[in-house]
Amino acid sequence: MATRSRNLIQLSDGVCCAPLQSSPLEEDEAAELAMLFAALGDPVRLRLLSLIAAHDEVCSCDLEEPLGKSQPTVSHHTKALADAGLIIGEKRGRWMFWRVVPDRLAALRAALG
Amino acid sequence: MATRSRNLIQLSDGVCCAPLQSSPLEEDEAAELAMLFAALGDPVRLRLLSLIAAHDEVCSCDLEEPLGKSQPTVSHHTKALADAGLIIGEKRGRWMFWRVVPDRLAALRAALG
DNA sequence: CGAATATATCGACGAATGTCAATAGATGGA
DNA sequence: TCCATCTATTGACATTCGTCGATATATTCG
Repeated sequence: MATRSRNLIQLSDGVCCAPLQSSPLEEDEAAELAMLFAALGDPVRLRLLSLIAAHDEVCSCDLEEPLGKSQPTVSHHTKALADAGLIIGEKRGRWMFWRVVPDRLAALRAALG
Repeated sequence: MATRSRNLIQLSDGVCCAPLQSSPLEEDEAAELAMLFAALGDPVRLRLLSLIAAHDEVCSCDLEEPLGKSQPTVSHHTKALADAGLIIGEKRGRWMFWRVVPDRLAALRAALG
């Protein structure tokens, strides 16, 4: 019943996707969604995301130790999640503080049905 | 407020994960979840999944053409999704019919918050 | 049985990915 | 200004991944 033009899930740049069940994804919609799921498809990034989500705001400097990864690796993963729009960073002084973007997680949830 | 022992999301083999926001993921929980998200992190697999989800049941033979991929590639992706428990297959005669596993999608949705 | 068809597996290939050491860039304090 | 510190980038490496042709396996039909 839901047509392609109803219950659309808003993703970053451009309109994207009804829930998976309602109709087959177009190629560009699938590419957009896949990029987001791929960002969650790594255990280090998932733990990183949950560390940020558990608090309101987390500094990059407080992520290396709980993740057990080097500073460049942490930076690599925060960049990946930020590129996906799942977290957003704010630089204050020498420190980089990260927050989750709840709408983005909600959009993924919606895409799953 | 939610402790680790409440609102747990049941994944395949073993207990797994409260929602991302409630507490940082353990390594094994993150590995389990990441495997699932990685399965969704490919545009071909997402389109494949949405093709199956849009109908009740889809034969492998009806996937090659809409996906524009070779038969081995389609088989590769159905196997990946099946290994992740997101679809389940039933062989009838020469044909393999695939259905989505709604609980599995619901579990992922729950893990996102 | 033998031919035809649907699916799975194998092998190979290029591309993408996760990791870290080394280095560069930015910021604040002495 | 100079140094210490936090973050980002670069380069290199091994590993994984997506893809397809070729082949193997399974099943139905004559």
